[in-house]
Amino acid sequence: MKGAKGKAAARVPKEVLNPADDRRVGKRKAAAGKVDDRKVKREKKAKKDPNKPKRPPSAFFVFLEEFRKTFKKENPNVTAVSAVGKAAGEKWKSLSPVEKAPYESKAGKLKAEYGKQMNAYNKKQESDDGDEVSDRSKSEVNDEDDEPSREEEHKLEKEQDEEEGGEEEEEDEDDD
DNA sequence: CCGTTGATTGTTCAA
DNA sequence: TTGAACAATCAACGG
Repeated sequence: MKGAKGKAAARVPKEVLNPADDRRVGKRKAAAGKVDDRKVKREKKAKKDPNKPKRPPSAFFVFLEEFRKTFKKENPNVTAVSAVGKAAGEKWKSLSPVEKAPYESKAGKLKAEYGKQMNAYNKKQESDDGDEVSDRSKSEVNDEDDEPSREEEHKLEKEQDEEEGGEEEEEDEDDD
């Protein structure tokens, strides 16, 4: 008897979850314990990129954020990140495309903003070289976005209608 | 003491 | 096109 009383397990002291099936993500971390290639953690120094925009949360992550609350609400004992992750993963796949729609929609928006940041980011990288070649960036900066949500899925009737006015992107002018 | 891992999937960048 | 890595989270654990 492994004593491990699932329910009784008040707080998972040590993530005692199954050894994962074959979920080998291929080792997201470059090397456990080795920090070299791409900065294992975003909070290192990495002054390499002064303003590198962090990747926007994917639809799954958006859903995760909400799921975490729910999960923890029903499982206040379980605070393990992996526990929620697994549960979320299963649920996520269980969700219908329609349910994921709102999440994807949001993710799509974040992605759009991220794209703009990248534009500035890329530019800065070259510009940083000292040589400013405007011709380099052929990608036109989406001046006034065209509202990518034009052909959104025919679904999304009224959910997430909220406000679309979130287009206020504060261009970091320059904090000199 | 602080950094890192662990787990999910999706997305994104670079070569 | 593919691969590799990282995005949040939170607590526990290693050196």
